[in-house]
Amino acid sequence: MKPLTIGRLASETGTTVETVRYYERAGLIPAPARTGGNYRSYRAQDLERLRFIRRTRDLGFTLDEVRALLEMAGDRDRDCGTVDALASRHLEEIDRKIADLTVLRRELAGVIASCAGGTVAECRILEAFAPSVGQVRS
Amino acid sequence: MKPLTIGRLASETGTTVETVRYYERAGLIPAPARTGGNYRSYRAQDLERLRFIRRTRDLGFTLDEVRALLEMAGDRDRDCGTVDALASRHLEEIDRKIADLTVLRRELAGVIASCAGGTVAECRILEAFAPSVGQVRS
DNA sequence: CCTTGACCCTGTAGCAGCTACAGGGTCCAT
DNA sequence: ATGGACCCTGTAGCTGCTACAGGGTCAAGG
Repeated sequence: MKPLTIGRLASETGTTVETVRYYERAGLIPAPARTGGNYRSYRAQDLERLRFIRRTRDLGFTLDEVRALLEMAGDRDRDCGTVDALASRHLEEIDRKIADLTVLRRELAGVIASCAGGTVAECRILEAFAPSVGQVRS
Repeated sequence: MKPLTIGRLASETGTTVETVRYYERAGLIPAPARTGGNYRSYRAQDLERLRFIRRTRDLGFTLDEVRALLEMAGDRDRDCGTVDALASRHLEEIDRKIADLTVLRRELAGVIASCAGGTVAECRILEAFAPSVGQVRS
């Protein structure tokens, strides 16, 4: 089993070298062994761990949450309710974001629909942005 | 018409003093006149301008986009098509975000639904996060 | 007149989560 | 031996604020 360079590790997990080093600094992956030439040398479990991180990051978990999930994953006998709770909280967060964006989308679409062309002076869009009447000056 | 202090300007527009100063540094609002005691002194049009900024920020435009909108708003004879275009591009962006979050939401909800409790060792959630089989180690 | 407290000033550093250098060293194939 | 692809550390930048520290100003109350 040949050890992985940081470049291979990165490309196998769809990240970049810089990001891997950043994760190391951020304490998400342990500092790996070094070769004679001071190159980082990774093993299969590092690949696993990084994939786990990528997957959870892609699902929108923050680095703090990822750290927590990693810790939970390491403790095989723990009740998985905490994992469920963290994931569920995150799901609610996503729902909130979707709801917020949906409101915003409707509002913006309304503003845009009111535009009938013409010059800026007659523009309904800018009018909708300026809460009271009159030009936005200087 | 009494001039506004930065504190009043901020509270009237639902921002903070720090944010107003930040907008000045960022070139969104012009540097105002100063009083004898070196206090910033704002006028009615600054209030307008700041409200415009807040409104567009609340609609999710970036500071760069807000800067562009402000510039457009200042040129009364310009065709408002550019405004429409910018707003429409932003709407598409929001739609993309909603779509992305919706995909992600479905995926995460699926992962969570698979959890039947038990210990971490049996946890389907963590299993779903770990792309291949086996513990996420050290 | 003096003090107190609310406000204001500048400048700098911090947050998340990377990304992008600069200025070097290493490794491998030709 | 040389070239190019890779690796190293360290630092600064991005967005859009927010949070100090360490001062100055102003108006009201005693």
